[in-house]
Amino acid sequence: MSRSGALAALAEPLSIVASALAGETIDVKLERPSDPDHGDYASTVALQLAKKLSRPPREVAGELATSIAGADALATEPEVAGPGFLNLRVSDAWYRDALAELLDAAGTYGGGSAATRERVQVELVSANPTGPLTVGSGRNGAYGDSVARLLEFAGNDVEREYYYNDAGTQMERFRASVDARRRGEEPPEDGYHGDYIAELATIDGDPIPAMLERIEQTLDRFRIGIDTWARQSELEIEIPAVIDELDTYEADGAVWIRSTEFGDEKDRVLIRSQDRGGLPTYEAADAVYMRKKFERGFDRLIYVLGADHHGYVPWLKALAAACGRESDAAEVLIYQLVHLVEAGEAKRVSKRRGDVVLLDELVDAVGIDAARWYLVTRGHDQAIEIDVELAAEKSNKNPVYYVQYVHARTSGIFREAEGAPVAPEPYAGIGDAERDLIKRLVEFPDIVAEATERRGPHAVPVYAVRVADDFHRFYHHHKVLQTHFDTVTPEQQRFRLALCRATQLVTARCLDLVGVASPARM
RNA sequence: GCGCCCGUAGCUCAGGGGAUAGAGCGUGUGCCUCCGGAGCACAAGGUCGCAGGUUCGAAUCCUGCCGGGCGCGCCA
Repeated sequence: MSRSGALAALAEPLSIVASALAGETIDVKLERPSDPDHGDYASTVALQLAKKLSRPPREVAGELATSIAGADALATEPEVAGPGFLNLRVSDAWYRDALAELLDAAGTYGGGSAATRERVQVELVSANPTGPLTVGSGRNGAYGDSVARLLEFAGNDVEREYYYNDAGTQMERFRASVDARRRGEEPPEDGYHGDYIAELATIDGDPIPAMLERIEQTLDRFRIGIDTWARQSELEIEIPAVIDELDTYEADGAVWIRSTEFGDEKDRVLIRSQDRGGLPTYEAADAVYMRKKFERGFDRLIYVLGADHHGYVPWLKALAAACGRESDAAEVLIYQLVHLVEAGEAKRVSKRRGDVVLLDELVDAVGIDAARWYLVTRGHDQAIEIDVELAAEKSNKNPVYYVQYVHARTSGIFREAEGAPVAPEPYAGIGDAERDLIKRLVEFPDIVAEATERRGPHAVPVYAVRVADDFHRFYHHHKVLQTHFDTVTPEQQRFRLALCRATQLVTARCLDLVGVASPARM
């Protein structure tokens, strides 16, 4: 949808001709061949069309080639290769236009890809305040916040919310554990035993607000800004009224919601039977909560949950349907769990026992930038094993610094350049490293659009590393600034400064999308 | 038993129908009279878990199996 103008300009004529041939709309995608002999860009559309048209693919490719031959953006005639690939070689004019487009868009380059601007709520972390945030919550936050940043960049109106339980069994156990400590006793067997319990025992009053304050500090430090906080106790008041409006029935003394009618895999209990206490379940609070979220005007509700909650997905989807919305209005993002290892051995963790690795400990060990990078760079459906000692040891080799270095280096060049002119006009005979860098940079809009659509922010740092590769190669091969012993022409300097500026813009945006700083110096 | 996720280089991971499967770390070899060497160039290293299927074309889609992670409470 929001393809970069430069790439779209190349692909569009092909799309038109291909669509005419096929009798249906075909959106031609261009790819970058790994072998430079295959041109700057290639399309496989002829191979795909050949069967439908019952014609040899090379013949179809030839027809497509003829139809776009002579375009300004092309340096040579399109070539038909292999079984029916169509290979394109782009002109200097194309590079100029591509670079100019990027520089003009500046900080908005690649943004605004949302087809319609939605009000989106991302509910993330939502760890109950019975202890400090763990690295598992850190993954939730790093993933959820990056998705939120992508959605914002695409043009949506995004709110981050943290939901917590401030009433219920776990909370009472937590309070009882702190109280026990205050009396100088050991917390109960089923209570909480971490060191932080002893710390909380030294302050008076309800320990939950103090715990929440600590959680918020950790999140701030981790560059996650929570817009709103939701408490379960506030929702519980409205449970009876909401239940009246839902499709429920009584069985075995409990009140059930007929969620299977809305696609759930089983009906769920909303009010426990008397012999189990007769109190509402967590699901009852969910029902109230989701209804209120929709009332607040959100078009889309995103839930970020660990893989241990994946059985919850059909429930939330069904609940959206029960609220009279599309089930897709509730979107559940599942990330695989973070496993802790210690000296190669899997470690059994329990929050209650207190033997966990805290997010603060990870950040202390490797720094914020490396921690966020590390937690977001692997795909969310990949389980992470983390050994904090090893992570600390390896942190100075984290690729995040390689990418940040690009930003620092370009910043340094502009400090040195002292306002020298910048222009996207290629000088005669530009180098391959310069062309490759531009080709890399113009991929950015497609990369972010796809990362946004797929809720896969890890594509952004992966791409940023490729940008860094291409930039460092360019930098190594070409001097940017004219100095007393370098022969850089004014045309070369202007153009290369434009490349530096474009690289700096794209790199800064990539880093920001994953919550990592863009340093001017390192 | 049923469901979701994963299996790609020694290690950690990208790759979601295209040409010769990539990166970082680790290993080996070169490069600082040079705008920042946190860099560059090069090398070694692969039955993409196994077996079928779909396709002109499969690491990628489908089926089965093997191995690993996580679920399947009137817990929260």
